[in-house]
Amino acid sequence: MEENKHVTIYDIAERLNLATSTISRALKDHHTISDKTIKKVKKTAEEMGFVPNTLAAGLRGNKTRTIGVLIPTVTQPFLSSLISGIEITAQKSDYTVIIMQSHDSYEEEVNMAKSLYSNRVSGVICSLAMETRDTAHFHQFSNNNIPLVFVDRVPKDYNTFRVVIDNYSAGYKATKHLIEQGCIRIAHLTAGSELGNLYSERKRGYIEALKDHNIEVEEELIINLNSVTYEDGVKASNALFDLNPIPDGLFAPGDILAVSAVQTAKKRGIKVPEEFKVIGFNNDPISQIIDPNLSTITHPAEKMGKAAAEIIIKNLKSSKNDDAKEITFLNTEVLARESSEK
Amino acid sequence: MEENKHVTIYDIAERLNLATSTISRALKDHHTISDKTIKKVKKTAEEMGFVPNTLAAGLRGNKTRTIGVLIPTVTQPFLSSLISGIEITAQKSDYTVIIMQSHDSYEEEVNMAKSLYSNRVSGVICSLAMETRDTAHFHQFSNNNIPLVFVDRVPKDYNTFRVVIDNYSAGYKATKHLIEQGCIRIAHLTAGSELGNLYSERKRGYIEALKDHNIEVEEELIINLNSVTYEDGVKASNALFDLNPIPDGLFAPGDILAVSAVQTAKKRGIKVPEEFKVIGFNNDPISQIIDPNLSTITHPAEKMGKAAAEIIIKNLKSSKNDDAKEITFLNTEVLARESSEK
DNA sequence: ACAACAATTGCAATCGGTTGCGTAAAAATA
DNA sequence: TATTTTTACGCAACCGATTGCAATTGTTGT
Repeated sequence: MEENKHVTIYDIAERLNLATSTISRALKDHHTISDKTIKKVKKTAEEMGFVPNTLAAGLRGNKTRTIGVLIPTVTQPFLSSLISGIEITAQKSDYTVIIMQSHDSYEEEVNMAKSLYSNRVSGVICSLAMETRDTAHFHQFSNNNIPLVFVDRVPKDYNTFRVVIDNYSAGYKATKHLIEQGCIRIAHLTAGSELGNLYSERKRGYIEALKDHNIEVEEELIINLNSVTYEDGVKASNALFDLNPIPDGLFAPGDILAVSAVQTAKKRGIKVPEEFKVIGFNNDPISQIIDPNLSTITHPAEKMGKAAAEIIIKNLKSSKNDDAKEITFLNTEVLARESSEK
Repeated sequence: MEENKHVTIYDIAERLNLATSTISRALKDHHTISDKTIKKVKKTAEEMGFVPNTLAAGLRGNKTRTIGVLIPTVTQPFLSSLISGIEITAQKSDYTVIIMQSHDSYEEEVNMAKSLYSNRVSGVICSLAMETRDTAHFHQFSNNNIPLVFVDRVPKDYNTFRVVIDNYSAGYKATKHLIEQGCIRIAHLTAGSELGNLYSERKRGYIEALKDHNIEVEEELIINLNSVTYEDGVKASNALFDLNPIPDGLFAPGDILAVSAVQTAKKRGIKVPEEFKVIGFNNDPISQIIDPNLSTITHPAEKMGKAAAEIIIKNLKSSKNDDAKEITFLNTEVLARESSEK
């Protein structure tokens, strides 16, 4: 059994009769090292199969060129696209991305945050867990000048970078779209989470849109969900369809919910969009699979990821600690498809 | 601006008038340290906000309790479920998971592998990129006694652990199911990739099933795809529906392909399942969204992830270098739904 | 030929835990 | 009381790359 010990710069130094400092500098094209030596060192490193030990470099320099990503789960289309965007940008600047999932649990989020800090990540991008009520576990980053960017589900009162969409106006747009398609009794599903209150923002947009069009806000058409799942969506939809008369439209703040409504409607013989128009949120893949295709609100996941990563990297470069932590708003659009056709 | 420097064991040692070695041991409940001291150290560490520096520990001990996961992308449902499984198991044993995406590119896979090695991960779980033709970039793990587990898309000739399903028998089962549902002219989509030849295995199962049931294998019913995408699926489906007569069944080795076939069929007025039965593969979420619901083959993603992580952890514990690298086969099942009903 | 300066390379400390070995103090045994 | 054993803790080297500063060699000017 061949047991190649890791090759270090000491091994290279010994082989070439040079100091480790010279090896280290040569590998980074330091200007004080002659071209001849640089070439020789790189060639030998290659031959010997040298791979730098990130741990040693990180320990010494106290910077790891690693971006920690802390999100509820990777299994949601929005979040996996977010990761994709982060990775694309990170890779361009030679940063490594490490991903941790909180599974929407506060406790896990706290643990993972500690773990990221323990790994001395250079920056952190986070979308809060549903359960999260306080943000004390992020102070360790802020206090140590580690750039922190919240994305999508962001705390309201934390002075750091944020990359979001305008959930209020998105909710407004979605509702307005249904109104323009002829709906006059529009239902809405919503969910509670104190910190990253994006659902309440969407709801606020929904209500404003109704008011602006002189449509009465009916409390019985607004259903509060425990969780944004297919099952809860079905339950809520059935409650809506038990009403007499049923609503003629639905703004669901997530495509899964919208899909559950469409399928429940079909099951009960309610025609979408003729009798019941639906608009979802996120533009998940399923929105184009379901029949009828789902109208929805675009959610620029990849762009948000890229923006977040860029903020981190820019901040790391110009390490000036300017306390202007801007909020980046990205655009959303109504994607009108079959489920809301006149 | 509060600039809390990282708290180290030296800081704790100084405060308590103890040696760093004592602090280090106390924090790990070493038996040579008195309970009194342990309690005191832990309390002070907590108070001072001490978080261990993983880099330092990893550098010294040459082990990081980190599992590297190298997969094509996190955006595929199968792979994100795989990650989920890995994480659940890893977390139980207090391992950290770091995820890297190859985006099905050979070059990126090589780079990411190097990066994982550079980060001195304790073990590696990998599903090969489509492009990958050789596996030399994994030698660095094998040669240094870092446990390596391939999952799903695995190389055939590499002596290491593998966690897979029996693609041959899955293909056989899928095809047999269609035959039992009355199909006699079953089409098949397939794709090439030399190393992780799971499509060719599924195709082999398809062919064997046909033969066993005395059905002629017609080359024109087998379409070779460049990529397993919705677009290519549509193209292939159209080619099949241009045939006269059209096939009466399709075994698609992926749910996206199956969905594209179903939707293309609907567009052309071909009734599913009456005129054309379909079975997919993977049991992706979309398989339950599409109408008619898709029959499919289960692919135990989460279980595979758990199994892979367990192998890594077990191997790390009993660091005995037994060269018996077993292959773990997990079960698949036919999930009969509407798209293949009689 | 010699000072002045530039171009290269080496020395050694450093980052923060970990661990083998040594030692002092306390407890047990003779 | 003297001696062995146990308990509890300290000393210092170590992991591998980085970097300020010193030292060496080479080049240019006069």
